[in-house]
Amino acid sequence: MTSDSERVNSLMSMLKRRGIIFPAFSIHGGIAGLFDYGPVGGRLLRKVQQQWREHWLSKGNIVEIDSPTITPETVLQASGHVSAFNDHASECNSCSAIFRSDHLVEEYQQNPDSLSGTQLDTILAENGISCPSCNKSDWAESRPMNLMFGTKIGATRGGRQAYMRPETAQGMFLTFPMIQRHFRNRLPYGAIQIGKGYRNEISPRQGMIRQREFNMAELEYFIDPNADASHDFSKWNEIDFQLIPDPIDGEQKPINIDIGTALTKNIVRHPTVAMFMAETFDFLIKIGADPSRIRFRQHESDEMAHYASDCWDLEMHGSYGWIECVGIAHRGCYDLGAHEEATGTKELRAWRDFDEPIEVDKEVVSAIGSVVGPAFRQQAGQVSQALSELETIPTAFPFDLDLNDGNVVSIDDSMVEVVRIQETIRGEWYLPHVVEPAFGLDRIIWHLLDHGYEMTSKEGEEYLILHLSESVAPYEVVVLPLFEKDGMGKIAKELQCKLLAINGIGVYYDGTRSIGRRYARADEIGVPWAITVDYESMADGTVTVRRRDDQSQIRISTDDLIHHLQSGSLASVF
RNA sequence: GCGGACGUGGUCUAGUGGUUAUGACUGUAGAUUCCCAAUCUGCAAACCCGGAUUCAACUUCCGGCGUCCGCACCA
Repeated sequence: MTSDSERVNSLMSMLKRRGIIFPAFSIHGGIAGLFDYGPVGGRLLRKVQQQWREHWLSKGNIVEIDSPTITPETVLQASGHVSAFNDHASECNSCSAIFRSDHLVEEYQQNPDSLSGTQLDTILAENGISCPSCNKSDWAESRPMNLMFGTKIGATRGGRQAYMRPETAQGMFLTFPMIQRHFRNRLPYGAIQIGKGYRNEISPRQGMIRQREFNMAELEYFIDPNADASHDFSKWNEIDFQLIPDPIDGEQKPINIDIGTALTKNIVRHPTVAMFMAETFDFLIKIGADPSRIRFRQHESDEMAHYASDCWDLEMHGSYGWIECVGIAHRGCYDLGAHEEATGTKELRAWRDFDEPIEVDKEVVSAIGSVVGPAFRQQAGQVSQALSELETIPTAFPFDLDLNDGNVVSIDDSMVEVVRIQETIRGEWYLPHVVEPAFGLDRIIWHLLDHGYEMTSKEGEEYLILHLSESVAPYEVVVLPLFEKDGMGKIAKELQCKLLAINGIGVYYDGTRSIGRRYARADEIGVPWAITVDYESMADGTVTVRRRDDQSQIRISTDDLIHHLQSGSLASVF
């Protein structure tokens, strides 16, 4: 039995040795939290991205966009990231422990997030808050710790403050008007984006799990909160998901339950969230994750971002324990609302028709601009506003009108007229709600590697096999000449070219060293199929096909081989 | 960021104030009709970076960077 840390070390060595993943900039000393995907790993990443993309685009009402990673500060102020990612830290002068300042003062202060550094220091001092670690009360000046990478837009002095995006999601919110036009204003619809996100972690640990620059894939699915959101869950009736619900009272206990029932019992609180949990599960199975090592954990109320009404983490189990790999959050109308408020735009709303049009026939008081204007000058706007908000038509003049700013003005009958309004209101503009599944691709890839990595032995020697699903394996096929002579090498290379012509198939050629060694190399990077050209091939055009997972072999004609690779049915010949 | 351990070919490692710096695996050129890391003969490939001490530093000291563990931070 190998321990988790031995397993991690062995896997990491293999990943470096075989050009899958390695620490970036290593010849310059390396930078923690940054990684390269190598010649083999790059293909793996692309294939996972492509599977993810196709999984969602095949739903029919989801489109893909691509946004800049450099993001102006105002955007991230609106989204809340500037304050959320600008936490202050206080260091204890006595024992050097560091804590988040807002956590320290939260008993004494309502909204510690919004405080400045000096305000936090004052509260710490005035209340004599003591260090949780050593109990002394001797704090150094709090320091901001911004988890976003800052930059400036503009090559010369000045320039506009900007950050590398901490998530791709803002791109979907900001392009919402374009997405809405594309779908002819009919919700629900969604947009996906695959790209890099950046977080300037204080201390990245655990290899690929916490990086400073990482591959994200996010989906924003826009829905009408008033519309029926029910989904058909019958497809998942037979699958029990492992759920760890929010502990209303005390302990969090895992339960196994199918997703439809979980929704009926209100464990999962929204049908669209449930639907995305199930779809996310399907995606991970499709790319080869071990279903028994996937679970969903619901955020506790105090852990949940303030705008989210239900939030589930999908966790995958591996050598680092249970790790969050996907977050599925119901974000309400928080994001669109925040950008609307910051910019005043009206473009972030969707239209919904009422079931029954509302007939309006009423009398209202309306200011006569040519009189009110000269009479009240700069107050005129407020006067008009207050008049239009009157609930009853005044009968006697002059009367006193309360303005919103507290002032009172006198209105006489020359200033107003009573207008009869007759109109039909057919619907309204509203802020769509959004459900967001957010995937950390590097974490998922790590777990595919971890789940698929088999350390076994062959004739007393260690033998490594990477059981990757064919849907993500970096290379589908390797072509091997039994020997590189008597024309076998030439035939094998010709076969490689033929196979490469098949859409979506990656094929490499390996002609060095013994055949067993070449099988071993292919097993180690997870190539599902090894094709060997031997003497018989030269005589009758057949080749042997070896299956990675059980090392069994069959012989078929190259025409059959090509046919099966085209239709993805090679497994059926075994 | 704090404390501890560590840093030698692609990978894993041995070791020393003066060495031609171990060994294994991998890779590679060739031999062997060779289907599961066989064997044989060659070849290539390393002391994290900077400073100090010293006639001489891969080795000692200091600083940096990185890795791992614990705390904290983060998800």
